[in-house]
Amino acid sequence: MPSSVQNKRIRKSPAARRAEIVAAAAAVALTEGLECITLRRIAEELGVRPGLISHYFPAVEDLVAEAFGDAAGSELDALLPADRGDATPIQHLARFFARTSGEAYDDISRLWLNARHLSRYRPTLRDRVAVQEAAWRNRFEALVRDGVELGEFRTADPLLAAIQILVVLDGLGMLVNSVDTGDDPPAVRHMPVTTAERELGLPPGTLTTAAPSN
Amino acid sequence: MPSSVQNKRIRKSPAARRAEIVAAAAAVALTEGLECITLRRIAEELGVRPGLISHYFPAVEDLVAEAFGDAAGSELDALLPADRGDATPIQHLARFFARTSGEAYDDISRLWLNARHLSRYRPTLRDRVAVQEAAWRNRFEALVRDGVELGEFRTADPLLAAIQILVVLDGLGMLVNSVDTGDDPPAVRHMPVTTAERELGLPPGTLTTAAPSN
DNA sequence: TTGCTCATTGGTCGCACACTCAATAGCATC
DNA sequence: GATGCTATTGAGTGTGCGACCAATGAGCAA
Repeated sequence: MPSSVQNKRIRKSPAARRAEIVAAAAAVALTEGLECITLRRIAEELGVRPGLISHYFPAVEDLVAEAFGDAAGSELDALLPADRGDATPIQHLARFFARTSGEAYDDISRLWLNARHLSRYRPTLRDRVAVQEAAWRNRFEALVRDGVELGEFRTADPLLAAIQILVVLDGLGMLVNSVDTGDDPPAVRHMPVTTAERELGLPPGTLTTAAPSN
Repeated sequence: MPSSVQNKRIRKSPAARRAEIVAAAAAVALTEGLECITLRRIAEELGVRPGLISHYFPAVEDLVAEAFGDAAGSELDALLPADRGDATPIQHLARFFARTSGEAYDDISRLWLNARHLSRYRPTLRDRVAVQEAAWRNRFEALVRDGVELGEFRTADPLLAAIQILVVLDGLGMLVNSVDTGDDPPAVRHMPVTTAERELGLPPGTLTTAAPSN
């Protein structure tokens, strides 16, 4: 009787195998943390030998950076689609905050917290964090700019407004591993929304009541 | 000729040795990070054998938590002295922001970032972080409360205002390990001050121009 | 001076990690 | 069906970690 683990070799194209490895590493990064991305851990995840991971990523640090970039990039696309359909900027922003306020976003908060700390020791990851940070800020800025042009938002500096909102979001994200998660008063949990409404010249409540259709 | 390392035993009282160990660990935590607190590293720092550290801290995790508590507690005392002399709350707050805005505060930002991430895996540290977080919030709240009673500040909820300011400070602290540290626009770097002036009903500029005497 | 206590040492164990490389075998191609 | 390329394995190296413990000796008390 064959055991559940693969003892037969499965040979894949380098591109496919590499993508598979990055995907597995990204999943581990999201659920367990970037420091859990080890040769053994990822190899076990895919049913291959650790040496194979080394073959595709001679330095583990590169895989860690790649995994972070993959996870953060995917989340950004889900959060702020590059191609916004016909929904208004206000609706998109409301959707953004609905998602970032939910418990499902905790994994993303943990990932950013994780990556920002680990950047201290890993230059490759640090660079990748900078890339993703710029991507998030620019995507957010584009949304704000559209809103301004449509007359929905009012701000002199869309990028500055975007950064300020994201900084507040990061500040809350710092608390994600605390023992008393969720114990903070509602006013604290709503800080990102409050900040957005203030910086974008929106009446209070605009971003929490306007539920988008999609 | 005696080498520079101690080969002669020096026997100290448990209390003194323990304090020495915690101090060394706190120093390492501030300069290199909490994950650099290892038996070997701290022992070398003190010129003793690793076994001795184990003797005082059978589980390294306890030393890590203790080191964080020591470092964060000391910094809080320096930042917001429990016993404020005759300086006004505004002066103390201005001093607080002057210090937290300086580059010297980066190590503290790194420490909090480090601790908040590591809390994910280390329950003992998580508890200690919660204790320090409460201490920082309460100390800040006390300052705000005093300011309100003296008519300098205006807020309905001193603790809420304190938390909001600290959250923004944390948000900026997240960026401490970024490649482009300091590249952000002034308006971003001044977010904590701006937040404080807004939440405490102060005219803009109050906290950056009022230089305290001490 | 003697004896005792316990702070301190020195050595060891097991584990997990990244990284290396010659040998092997899947699979496309002819 | 044979051949060649290379993806994949298996086995190994060296490092650093926490934890453990019997032996030692510093310094105090009698």
